[in-house]
Amino acid sequence: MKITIADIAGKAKVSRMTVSRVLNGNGYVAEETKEKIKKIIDELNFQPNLIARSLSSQKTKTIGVLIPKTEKLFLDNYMAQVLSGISDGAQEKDYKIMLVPVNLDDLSKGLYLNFVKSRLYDGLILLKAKINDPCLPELVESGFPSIVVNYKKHRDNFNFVDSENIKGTETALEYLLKKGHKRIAFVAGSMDETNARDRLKGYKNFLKKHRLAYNKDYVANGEFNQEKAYERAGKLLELKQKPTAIFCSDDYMAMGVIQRIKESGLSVPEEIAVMGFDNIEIGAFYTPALTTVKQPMYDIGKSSFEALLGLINHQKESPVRITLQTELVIRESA
Amino acid sequence: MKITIADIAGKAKVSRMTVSRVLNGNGYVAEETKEKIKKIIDELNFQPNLIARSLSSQKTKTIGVLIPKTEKLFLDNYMAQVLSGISDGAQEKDYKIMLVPVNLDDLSKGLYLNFVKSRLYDGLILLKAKINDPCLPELVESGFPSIVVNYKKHRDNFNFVDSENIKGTETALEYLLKKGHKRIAFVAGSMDETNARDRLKGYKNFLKKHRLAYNKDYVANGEFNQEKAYERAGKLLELKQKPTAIFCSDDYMAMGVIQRIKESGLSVPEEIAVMGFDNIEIGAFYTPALTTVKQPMYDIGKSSFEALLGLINHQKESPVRITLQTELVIRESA
DNA sequence: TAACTTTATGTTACCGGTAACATAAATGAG
DNA sequence: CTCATTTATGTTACCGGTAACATAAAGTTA
Repeated sequence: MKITIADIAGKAKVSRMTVSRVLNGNGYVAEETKEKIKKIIDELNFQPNLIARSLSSQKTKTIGVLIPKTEKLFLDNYMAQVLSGISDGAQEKDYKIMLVPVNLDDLSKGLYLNFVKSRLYDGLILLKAKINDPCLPELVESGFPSIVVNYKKHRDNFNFVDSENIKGTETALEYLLKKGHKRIAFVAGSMDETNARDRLKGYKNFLKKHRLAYNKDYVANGEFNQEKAYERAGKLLELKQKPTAIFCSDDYMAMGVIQRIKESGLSVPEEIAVMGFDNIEIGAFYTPALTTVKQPMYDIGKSSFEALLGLINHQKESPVRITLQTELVIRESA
Repeated sequence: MKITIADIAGKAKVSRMTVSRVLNGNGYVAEETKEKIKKIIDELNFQPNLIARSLSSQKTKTIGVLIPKTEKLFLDNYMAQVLSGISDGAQEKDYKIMLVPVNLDDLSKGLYLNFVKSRLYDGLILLKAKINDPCLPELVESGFPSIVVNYKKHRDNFNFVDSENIKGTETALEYLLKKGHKRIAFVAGSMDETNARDRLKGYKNFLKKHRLAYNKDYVANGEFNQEKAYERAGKLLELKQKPTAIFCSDDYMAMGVIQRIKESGLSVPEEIAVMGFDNIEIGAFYTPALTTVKQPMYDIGKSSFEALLGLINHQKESPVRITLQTELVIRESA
């Protein structure tokens, strides 16, 4: 029932090695022999055992994608798009991807190295890594091919793919300024992610550049979380001097903020303009349609895979540092 | 650098087999020996090579999830929720999942069997399978553990997990009827998926049961696609006798339909009520919030994994046929 | 105390490929 | 024609585990 390379070799009266060469298309094989072997392979519907191949060749043609295990795993459109990019990139190069949910609560040291030692993966892509992730430095030091997505750290030899968070935020805020907004509030993301910090930095840069005062009441700390943003918006609306625009560190937050504003009877964008970041899919369908900063999430995913492949094949060297451009998407909410 | 079971065995002065027993927690090992070995494993940070283990044990502890390769891969909330369920189920039982995008255009016979022969997976879960998928029957015949999600076929030995599409649709339509709607249009999904057919069947059952006439103008054929539904809605609105309610075969379609109605200047639900199916996440945030039939997508995913595991462990027998309940979710759109 | 069962450990072979090296025939260069 | 090179194929060992069977000591039962 189970057909192996030995069966093919037997029928073709050659050694297993010759069959292996035909399968992999390398080494010398006479045209005639090759045809004969191929024909037998077809007849018997032979398919090589990839586990055996991996053990022998020490390559699995599989990459692991580490994802923090939260409830929203795939439900987060950012994640979904990045994953789509990774998946497409992988498929083009005949790589398989394995999703590895990681419980952030037990990031015991050595966890990522254990994934390396399992030998299941030729490389790792890390999504939503935290700034102080204790497992990250040792992974990087080990030299195992890895890419951190949406992460920026120029110290250390971190390989990352990120987008222009700072510049993107600045551009967005300047758009608001041009529309006449001077009282712009900022709803921040989780400060344990570099992109949240960078967006906040963009806000601060913007204020400085345009000589606007930093008003701490206008900065809502938060998480990348719609409900939290909804609450934060409530506080902003209680201020005597309400902001005329609210910039949110991601689109989900923008949706939460808009909902809160609507519920308080104010209109968006007439009374308060709202912007987000990411350009998630539903932003276009939301009411009002979100004005936002588009982050090329799909491309981020695809570039990540390609960079990783470069590292795996030794065509690229650490540190790989890729930054993709953002783009202003103007719709209704601001 | 690379530590193997032999290194551990050497240090502990036992055979490799004894170490293997400790690792797997089976067979007899003296407590004292076990402690000694565990200590050495910890000291050396040993992690077994799972590829080697798989080859030897003929089990990979990995399942393949076959997903039609469309642009919306992860962006579809239905998919996202089902995958979350599968992923959680798998993680609980220490199984890994591999996403296998399948190009529907080259479903050459034998494709799924090739996945089986690759020996990478202990079982397969198929998402969004088409009714006439040529690879499905041979997979089922092979006896390889597999589950088809949201698929219902009582002939053949298909193992499936589905929800009550017919009954769910009937219940939804009866709700509309109770609200006074008699002219109810139906926007159908793709007829090459069993659940789309079942929902249409639910519509027909409903009409028959309540002695309402089947009006073919009120049935829009379609696909599970927001844009297509938008177009279909346009046609329904052109009818002299407009429907007072539109039931859509999924929530994305409902969103498309609502958008079209809004654009024509009519209001939802006052002038036309709209219902969807699935209960995707954004339905609650949409304006108007969607009234819909909740399909337990997460649970469908989780049950699928659990059923598959049952087949893998020979605790369950084919055919596995699981049908989960739906639930009416009443919000604003109807 | 013999016979049986349980506990503890080891031996051997195998899972199904490929890397690395070996061999030999065919081809080409000088 | 000889020697080097290219082409074609084979041999051996190994990747790193586990299954299945073997062995022997310790505990138990009659």
